[in-house]
Amino acid sequence: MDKFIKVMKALSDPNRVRLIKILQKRALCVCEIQALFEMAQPTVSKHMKLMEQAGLVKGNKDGLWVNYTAAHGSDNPYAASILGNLQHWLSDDVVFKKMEKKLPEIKRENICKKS
Amino acid sequence: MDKFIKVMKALSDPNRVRLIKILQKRALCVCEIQALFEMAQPTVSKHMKLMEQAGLVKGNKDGLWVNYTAAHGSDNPYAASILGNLQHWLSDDVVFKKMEKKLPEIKRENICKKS
DNA sequence: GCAATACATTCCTAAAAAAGAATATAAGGA
DNA sequence: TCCTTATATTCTTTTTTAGGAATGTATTGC
Repeated sequence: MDKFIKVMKALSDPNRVRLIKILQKRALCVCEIQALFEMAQPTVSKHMKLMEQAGLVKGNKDGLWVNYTAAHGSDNPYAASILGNLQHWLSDDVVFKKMEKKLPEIKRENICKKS
Repeated sequence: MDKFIKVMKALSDPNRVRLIKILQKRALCVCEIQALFEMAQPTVSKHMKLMEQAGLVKGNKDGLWVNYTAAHGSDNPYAASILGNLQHWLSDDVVFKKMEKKLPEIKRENICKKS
């Protein structure tokens, strides 16, 4: 039950849902997410932690950066199922589509100093 | 997006999840739910309202009673999908199994005065 | 070792959610 | 009509969640 509830809580916020759908398209580091979603850095980090604990995303450390990607759900079957559905669900959400459009402009080199 | 979020929020509480699974077995009125879950009556009513608005349950008025049942999800596709999964998901949850066991004892005649 | 940088954590404040007592509503029976 | 009963709603308090400033940690380059 706990694993299921974790997934539901993680998906109770529109920004987190959109973030997952973006990460299903392309991996992003924290500062790229910060730029795309216009959120403070600690806010992003906390969202990521919550979603990682729910098995929805996975962070891969690469030097100073942490690249987050949508998880494949091997450690949480409920996350796995919903992640599959989210590949097609909500793709017509207006805010998501705007972000999707903006995504090509989001480049680490233009955001971080050390790149 | 709003419909999706409503479903996720409704399913962010273990008792509500268990309640849906119970209602997939058998329809219950508010006072029966109150007895099974040992919650105050207004608490039950509010849970039901929240879930009904998410398209997860449906209340059918019958005189003084309102019989709640799991919805078929025609007005919320996300609810429909998760309701399908919940038919087999979480069936081994200990608390749910206890309630399932207690379910035959839950009879309106033993709870309500006007029956 | 030291400075710079990307990210995480802590701490505090504001907003949202949850629970129940009290009250309101609606339906049935005398 | 009036009383009883099942459910809904309001109101208040407590708990949880969300956001960001400040701070801590870890890695890279000098």
